[in-house]
Amino acid sequence: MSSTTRVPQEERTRAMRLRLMEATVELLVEKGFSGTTTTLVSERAGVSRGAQLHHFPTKNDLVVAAVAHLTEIRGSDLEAAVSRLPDGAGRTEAVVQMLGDHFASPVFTAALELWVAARTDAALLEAVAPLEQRVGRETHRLTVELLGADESRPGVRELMQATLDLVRGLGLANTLGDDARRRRKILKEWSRSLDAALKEKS
Amino acid sequence: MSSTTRVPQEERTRAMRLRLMEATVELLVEKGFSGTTTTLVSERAGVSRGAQLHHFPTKNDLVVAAVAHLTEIRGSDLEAAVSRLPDGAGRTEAVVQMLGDHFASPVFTAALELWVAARTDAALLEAVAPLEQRVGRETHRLTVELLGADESRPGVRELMQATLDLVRGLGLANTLGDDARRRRKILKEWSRSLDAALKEKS
DNA sequence: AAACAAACAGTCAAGCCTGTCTGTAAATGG
DNA sequence: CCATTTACAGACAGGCTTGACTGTTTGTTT
Repeated sequence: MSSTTRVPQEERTRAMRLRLMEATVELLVEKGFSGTTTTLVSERAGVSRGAQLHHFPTKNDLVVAAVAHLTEIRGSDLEAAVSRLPDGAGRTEAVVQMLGDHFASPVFTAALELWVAARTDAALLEAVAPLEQRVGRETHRLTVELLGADESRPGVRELMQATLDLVRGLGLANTLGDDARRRRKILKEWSRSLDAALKEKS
Repeated sequence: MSSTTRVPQEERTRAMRLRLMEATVELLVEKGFSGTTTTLVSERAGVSRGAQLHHFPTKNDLVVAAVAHLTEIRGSDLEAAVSRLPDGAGRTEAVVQMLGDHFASPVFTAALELWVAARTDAALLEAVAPLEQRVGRETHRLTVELLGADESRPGVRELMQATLDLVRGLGLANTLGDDARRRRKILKEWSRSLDAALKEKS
């Protein structure tokens, strides 16, 4: 039946699904959402069209699964970066720069493609919105924690949001040829203002 | 020949091109870039496909023209908003909020669709990039002017860029269901920090 | 070992999009 | 008023994408 345990098949299934999702993410970054055709995905993944359709009946299924996969990558990426964060004086800037780097990664680019596509695709939006909301909240929580900010003080929450919206904006600019140096300098200056504002409010 | 003066034809041409470009912008907002098909544009504009192809041989021609048209709208939009700006105490916040509103308008949404599409479309990028660069510089210049900031002081330039990248980020969030209240509060708080930082540096 | 289910392979048709092409109407210039 | 150019109309073909469909292999269960 289907309720009993199975092993090797599940393994194969997982591997195949993973390959398909990774190929999807790659293509999202390289060719954009509409350029990510199911045919290209199966070719890139080295999977027959039949197998692909077996695991992901429609393109939306595939893309949504890829998004979910993406959010996992995002999570572990961030965790890894967090562990390398220094304490003390330069803490704020280190945190902000880390966020900046994160939102300048291919992961963000792929997610951006999805957001923009989802804006005008109801079915996709339905799948992406809750996911992205969760990730957004989690990122916010993490930022507050890393900065040791006290959101019960008025204005602090808005500064956290501003920081995240800023890195989002920088991430967007980054997809269109902006360089890392510019980002660094902007975030450095931002960190100073943020530090000053937080200190004043504490 | 063609160097002599003509009137009614030129007028008709201008009107037809305008209708096509406006329909294109509308569809960009409603259906996204790939959803903006040439067929839909001609239908929306009430123009035959033949006429459309006569004025804009390819989809890229059409879209690029629409972008150019868009930047003009952006320009006059901003000018109009600037004239309504107050002086004195709340100046900084008024300027920042104005920028925030501007980057939350449909105009930004349409431009976003183009940026994202251009990222993976070399031909489009070639046409869009210089245009957007110009507009970006102009917006930067305007912001500096409106805020009366002195960019010769270290860090001030970065604060200006940060402000613009922040509103870009907020604009992006806005396309995915973010509300205006959140934006207002965030920008209000940032205005304070910005004011403090600018004062400190003067 | 046999029956059954899942995984995989590849072809096919339907639909859509883009740009070309041929043809018609209107307007300008001599 | 006629010739030429520009504006406009609509059919058409080529290419591509998606998802359905049929058939084959591999694994699982009894």
